[in-house]
Amino acid sequence: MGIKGLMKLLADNAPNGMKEQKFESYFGRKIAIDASMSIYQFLIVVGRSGTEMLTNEAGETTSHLVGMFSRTIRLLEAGIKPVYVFDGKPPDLKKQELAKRYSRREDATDDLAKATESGNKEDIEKFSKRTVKVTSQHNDDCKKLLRLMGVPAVEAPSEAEAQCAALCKAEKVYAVASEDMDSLTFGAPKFLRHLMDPSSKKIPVMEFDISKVLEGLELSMDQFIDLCILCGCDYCDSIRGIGPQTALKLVRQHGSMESILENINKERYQIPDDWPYEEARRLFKEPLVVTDDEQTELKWAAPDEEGLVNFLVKENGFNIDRVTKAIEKIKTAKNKSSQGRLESFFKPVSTSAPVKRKGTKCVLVSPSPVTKFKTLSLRSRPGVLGRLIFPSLELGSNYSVPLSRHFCFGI
DNA sequence: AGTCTGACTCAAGACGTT
DNA sequence: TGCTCTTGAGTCAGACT
DNA sequence: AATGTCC
Repeated sequence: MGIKGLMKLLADNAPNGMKEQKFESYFGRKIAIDASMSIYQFLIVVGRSGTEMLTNEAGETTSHLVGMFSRTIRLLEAGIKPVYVFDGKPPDLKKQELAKRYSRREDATDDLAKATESGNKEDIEKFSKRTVKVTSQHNDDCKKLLRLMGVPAVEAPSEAEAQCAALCKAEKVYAVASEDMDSLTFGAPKFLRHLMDPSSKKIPVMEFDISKVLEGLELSMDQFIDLCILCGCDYCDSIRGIGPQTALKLVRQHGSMESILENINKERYQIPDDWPYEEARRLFKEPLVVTDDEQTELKWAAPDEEGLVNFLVKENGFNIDRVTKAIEKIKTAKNKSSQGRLESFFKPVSTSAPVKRKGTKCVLVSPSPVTKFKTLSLRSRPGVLGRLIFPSLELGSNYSVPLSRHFCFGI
């Protein structure tokens, strides 16, 4: 469920923390993506009609493979280097929420059975969507596909969104792409929405910058986390009568959850018994993630052509011509990507300068320092010789060029 | 009158061809 | 041990200020 | 821009 109403709250109260961007402006960028959510969407929408899905000869669903294959190619062709992050075990606090989803799915399964019996086509269509579930088989299939395509995958120990944010904080990726607003609560420095929307929809990519969001809200990160808990998150109930607006007012007024709880009218607002807001806060602030370089080293390798043909064509019934054409796309995309990246060093402004928007703000008078170098990534990584840091003209961001063979920059 | 919550609903891909 | 794992957006009624 | 197909 993410954070209830956070999107609208930010649009109204921190508009400077978000800006529209063109899809093309992410050329050469590494982007972290929550794999489970992508798979779920593919299962719901790709080739599904009623209870029919795309399948291989054995009758196993292949919708997730079709979707992930074409989307990943689309990203690579745009010069984007995706890394998919898979879910681990959900935290205990999320179990109530998951139980709700489980029972909803059971209800939908019953409804679907009834609809099937009476032959109501519309109901079959509606309820079959709600019974969709991502299994470990789907996840394993996609991990295998990505490995064969030469695209990295990361196993999160717990929440994928938290791991995505950690990769971004560690500057292993430029941004996290998701439709889930939790990414911001987990502290992802840069967060993209609508990255995957087709250009035909005319929805621009929306880029959020967490530091500017906090500036706009006039809150610290800790206060922002308390705000999100009050709005309503997956980890604990919200307080009846408090929505986004009141939550923001309360946090601004009192400064912290403790102070709010001391000062609000307990008659008017009933605090649930055993309300685990402290643990929820801890899950957002210090989530279980992997940070060591062994497990988060990201490599984009050449595709395994023979492996792809075996897996997709022989095992899953894909059309061989499509697959071989797709492999060619991957290879040429990688060549373009490695060339274009260097050229783009000298004109990064053209794609990201905020030319649009009421021209009240000028980049040149930005209060924040333009050169914000971070050299943390230099320390003790085996096999890395060094790393050049180039400032870009963009605010607060930089490019980094690894000198190690360990990193394949889009060969 | 206007603000806000909360319960409810829906919708969710990508490509080539016409 | 069993079992698991995605969401926002819009609308509207009704309670509150 | 709508439409059918992908497996």
